[in-house]
Amino acid sequence: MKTRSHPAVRNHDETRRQLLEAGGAVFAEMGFRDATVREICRVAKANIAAVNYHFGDKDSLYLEVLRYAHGKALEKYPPLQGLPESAPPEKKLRAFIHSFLLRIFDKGPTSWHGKLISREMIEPTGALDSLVEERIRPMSNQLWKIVAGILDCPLNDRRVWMCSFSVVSQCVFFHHCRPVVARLFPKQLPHDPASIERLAEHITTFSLAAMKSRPARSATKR
Amino acid sequence: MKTRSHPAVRNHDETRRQLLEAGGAVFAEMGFRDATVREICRVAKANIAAVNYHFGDKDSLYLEVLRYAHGKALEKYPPLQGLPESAPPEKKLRAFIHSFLLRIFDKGPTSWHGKLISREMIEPTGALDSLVEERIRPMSNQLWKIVAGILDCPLNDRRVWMCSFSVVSQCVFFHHCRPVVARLFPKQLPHDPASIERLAEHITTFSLAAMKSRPARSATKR
DNA sequence: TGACCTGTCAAACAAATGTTTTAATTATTT
DNA sequence: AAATAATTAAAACATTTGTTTGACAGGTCA
Repeated sequence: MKTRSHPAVRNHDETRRQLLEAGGAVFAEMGFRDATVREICRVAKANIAAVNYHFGDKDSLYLEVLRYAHGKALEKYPPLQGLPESAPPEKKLRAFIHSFLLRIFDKGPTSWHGKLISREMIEPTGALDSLVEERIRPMSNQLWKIVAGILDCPLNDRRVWMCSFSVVSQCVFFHHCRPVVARLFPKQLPHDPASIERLAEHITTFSLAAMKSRPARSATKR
Repeated sequence: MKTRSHPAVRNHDETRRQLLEAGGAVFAEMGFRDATVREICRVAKANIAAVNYHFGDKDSLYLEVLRYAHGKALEKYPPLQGLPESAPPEKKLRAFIHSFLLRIFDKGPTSWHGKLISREMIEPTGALDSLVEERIRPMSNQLWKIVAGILDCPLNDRRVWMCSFSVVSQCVFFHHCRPVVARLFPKQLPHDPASIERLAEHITTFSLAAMKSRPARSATKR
């Protein structure tokens, strides 16, 4: 089996990649503490010592998994996907909300990306800092512009911040409260594209109605 | 035997209470898995065997801590803030939202109530099942009635579920996203009663405006 | 008082788990 | 082809941690 490039290196990278995939799945499902390297290696079909050999220790593997997941999610859902600059802000808002939900409810190999970030919220590691600056702040700015366009007021108006938060909070709700919602109303959890779109439609109309009512300007600016 | 308020029994209850308090603090700070029985007993100034003696095992202690915390928080901030049953639903909604936020942002000995529940969302333990049924579902039903009153439609209308979720999602947002919000907009995090009340006012008016606009009835009922 | 219950304590136990070690296998180079 | 480096594999190691055990102290009640 003479491979033209570097078989040893190829195996090295392949095992590494499988450990990243398995780590993502197991960390997302079990949490950092409950995820065992034995389980990760079992899923990755690798030896128990593989994690330490390739990543040093469990913590380093976790950091690498976060970067890996972040990269894959960005690749699948680029931040500016399907948002034409010339579109009216109402349409942009609908697209923003819908794509947000699609990311959250995404099935498949990138589905653990959201769960990993959720865990970072509760127990922030150093990775959250760069994650906020690189991924979350750009999206936040994007939403601010849309909301300011709908409210027809300057970006630094307090209502922009307030209403943006109201929109985002509805989007991330199922992100964080899925276990509770699943127990309270099992049938209400969106599961297919149609129900996700219905949910996006509700959040959009709910938020648009609230913003169109032009709430009184708060006393203090930000 | 006939245990009234004799020293032995008093010690029993006292140790038990201290274990609950210590458990709340340690579980909230470290999470269920990372919190060790040894640490809890150290904080409670009790012996290592105390947890097993008084609660059976670590899981049972955790469940009791959750009940204890939620009970204390509800006792301190009742959902309707003493509003009479006859009050208009708009006033009830405002009280519901405000007390919800007060519970979340509460400082002091009951402050870990919020963190505990946040962790349950991300990393559900067996305790979540009973917590949902005993504590959360009643509050959910309460909100449903309020929302149904505002929408002026039957309880099983799909819009009741949808709008209730929109309200709750705004309330729990800072619960879960605090680390991100703290990095994105450090100055926007509510910190005193005045800013909490302003936030409650925004959520209330935002949601009322959305609901008063009477969104079109969805095709399917629940 | 003396049997008896209850709660506390220190020590030990047993299981899980991250990590290391050492040998075997595979690939690359000379 | 032989030597060397790289990767994998199996077992052992060391630590943590929930739990149990058995002794002991304090109080109760016959």
